[in-house]
This record gives sequence, structure tokens and C-alpha cells, in this order.
Amino acid sequence: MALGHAVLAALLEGDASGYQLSKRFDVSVSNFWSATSQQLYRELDRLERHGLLHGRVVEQRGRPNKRVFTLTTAGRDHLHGFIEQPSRPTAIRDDLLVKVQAFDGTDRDAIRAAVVDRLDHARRKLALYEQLRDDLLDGRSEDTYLRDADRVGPYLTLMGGRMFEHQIIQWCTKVLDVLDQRLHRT
Amino acid sequence: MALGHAVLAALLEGDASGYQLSKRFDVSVSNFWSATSQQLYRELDRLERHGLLHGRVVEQRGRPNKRVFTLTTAGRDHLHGFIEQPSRPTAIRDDLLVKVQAFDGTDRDAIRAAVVDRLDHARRKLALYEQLRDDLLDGRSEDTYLRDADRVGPYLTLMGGRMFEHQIIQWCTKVLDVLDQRLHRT
DNA sequence: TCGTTATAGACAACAAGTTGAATAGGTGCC
DNA sequence: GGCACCTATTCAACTTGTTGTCTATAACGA
Repeated sequence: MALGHAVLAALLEGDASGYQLSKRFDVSVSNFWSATSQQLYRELDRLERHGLLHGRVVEQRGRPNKRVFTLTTAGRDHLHGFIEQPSRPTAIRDDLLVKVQAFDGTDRDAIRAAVVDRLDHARRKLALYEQLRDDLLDGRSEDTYLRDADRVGPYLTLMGGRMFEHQIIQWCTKVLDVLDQRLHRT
Repeated sequence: MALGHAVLAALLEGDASGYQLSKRFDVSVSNFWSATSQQLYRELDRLERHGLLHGRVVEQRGRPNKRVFTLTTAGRDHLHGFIEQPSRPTAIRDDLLVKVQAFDGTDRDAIRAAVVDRLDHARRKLALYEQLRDDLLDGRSEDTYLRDADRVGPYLTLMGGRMFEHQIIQWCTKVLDVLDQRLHRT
């Protein structure tokens, strides 16, 4: 139940409906997990059946009713239990890397385009993370924030996402370098 | 068909049986994809049905026969086609990050242990990658290798894995720092 | 000789994730 | 006035990935 734990962790930041949760997963939660809205709804049902959270229907004018979910005590306990379990290191699985691996000299332009694309995406992500970071720090220094904040988890995972994208940028730059060097060879 | 492409790419390094392939996935291929042997056997059957590779049975003395798979021309073409398709950036999905996100002060020791564990694992992985790199370079400088080598893909993905683990190490170190700072607060 | 590790696979059940579509009112823009 | 996007959720079908069990043989060391 990997997604489930991510959902429970996300709800630590406050109650939310499925839709709100999917928005949360699009931005801040994307640092540590990703999921489509369909997955989320399915998982919310499942977690509710297991008593780890409970939803109440909120009626709305002019738009469909929504179900807002809250963590139960059992849900919090479950999260604590999860933290104690060993976690396997995540394996890398990346289309772009498969493409680079398969590079045999004939499809240089296509590979180059794919890498440039990813580089672009990573830069955008990084900018978003910097923004989120500024919002979170709200003028304070990192040290001050880390000392005083109630929950440091969200900041640390954000730093994780930031470093991740940074590394992608480095790698892409290197790959482009190599590809361009080889252009002059042939 | 994401796994399929990884298998095809792995076979670019030479023909292999299911078992050999699973070994390959454990070491060098793990830089860009991961899969269990069960997944591999299933995928090999599928790829053969689609004509992207073909297997021939090799009889062995004293042990079960093995099927050795070779890329077909259709398989190579398919790989080239794949390279031209846009690839979505991989989403992060990591148990450890979920745990850190969920950190609420009460389970400091468990989180710490999980991070130390991961740090350890990353260091080991990094050492392995350095070894693979040395083997690949075989005394040559990186520049020389990149200029002369037939296929630079494997080296570049290896560098990807290397940078990835390096970044993990940085992040883990930072998290431990923060956790230990907070110890002195409470 | 017994247990362990490595080789080489097959099969089944289940969990997780993706893709595509449907519903239905609301807001903003040209 | 129409079109596109936003809110909010659900359903169905499918592909991927995980976990566990099973059958064999061979080499190695205690």
C-alpha cells in the first residue's frame, strides 16, 4: 500500500477532498509521490473502508457535492507503523535513460531533442520548487525555519525534489555536450 | 511497453538468455531500469510473439536448456521508433520521502534509521558504479573514451546512476543534519 | 553428506498504475 | 453567444509490477 501512505501523509497537511488532493499531488506532493486523480479516488475509498480516514459529504451550491477526508487516529497510527518498516530504495525507471542507452549514432537528433525537452522540464520544475521554498520560508532563513517550524518534513522533501531536478539538469547538460562533441567526429 | 524497450536496449549489448538478462538488469541496466526475472520472462515471451526478438534453444549438459534471445531487425526498428516518441519525465515515487514527509517529531529515531539505511545503500551503489566506470574506461580518460567508443549510451546512463546516488547521499546527509539539530531543541 | 549458493526457468494471484471516457454545472474571454 | 477550461467524481478496461511457490541440476565448503 504505497500510494495509501502517500495519501495519508498528504492529509497531514490538512483535510481535503479528492479533487483538492489531486491538486496537492500536482504541486507540493509531487516531490515525493505522483498519482492521477483516478488512482486517488480509488485509494480514498479503500482507505475509508479500512478506517484510516473518514469522509464527510459537503454540499455545495452550483457544483457537485464533494467529500472531504480527515485522517482518523487509526490512520495516524498506521503511518507511524509504516515509518518503522524498512523501505526499499527506489529503483530508477526512466524512458529517457532507455533512449540514451539505446543511442547508436543514427538517431542523434531525436535523442538530442528528447534531452533538451527534459532539460526544459527540469528547469521549470526547479523554478516551481524555488517558488514553493520561498513561500514556505516566508522571509526567514533556512536555519530559522528548520529550528522553529512545526513540521520539517514538507521542507525536506521539497529540498529532495529540488536536488533531484538539479541533478537532472547537470546530467542533461553533460549528455548534450557529449552528443555535440560526437557530431564533429562523424 | 516501457519494460519492453529496456529489454531491447539491454540486448543491444549482446544476445542473452532470460537468466543472463536478469543478471544484466541487476548491475549495469539498473542505472536506467529495474525488473525482476519473472517480469523479464513474461516480457521476453511477449516481445518474441511480436517478432521484436527471437529466441533459440541452446541445449546444455547437466542443466536445463536455455533460450538465448537476439534482437530482430523489427526490434531495432521498434527501438528507433521509440526514441522518436516524446517521453514523459519520470515522477518521483519514494517510500523514504513519504516517511520524511510524515515526520511529526515523534518518530525521529525510526526516520533516522531509515535515512541512515538509505545513505548506506547509496554509498554502496556509488562504489559499484565507480567500479563499473573504471572497467568501462579501462585506463583511458573519459574524453578519450567518449571520443572513441562505439556506443556511448551505457557510459552516459552509468553517469546518470552515479549522479543520482550522489544526490541521494547529499540529501540524506542534510536530513540527518536537520534531525540531529532538532534533537537538541526538544 | 548436508546445507548453501548459483543456474534456468514456469505459473498464479494479486496489487498498482494507466488510459479513456462520461457527467454536469461554473467562470472567463473574445 | 459560444468555446474552452475548471471543479468534482466515477466507471471500465487494460497494462505493469510484485510476491510466492515449484522444479531441476551443479558446485563448494564444512
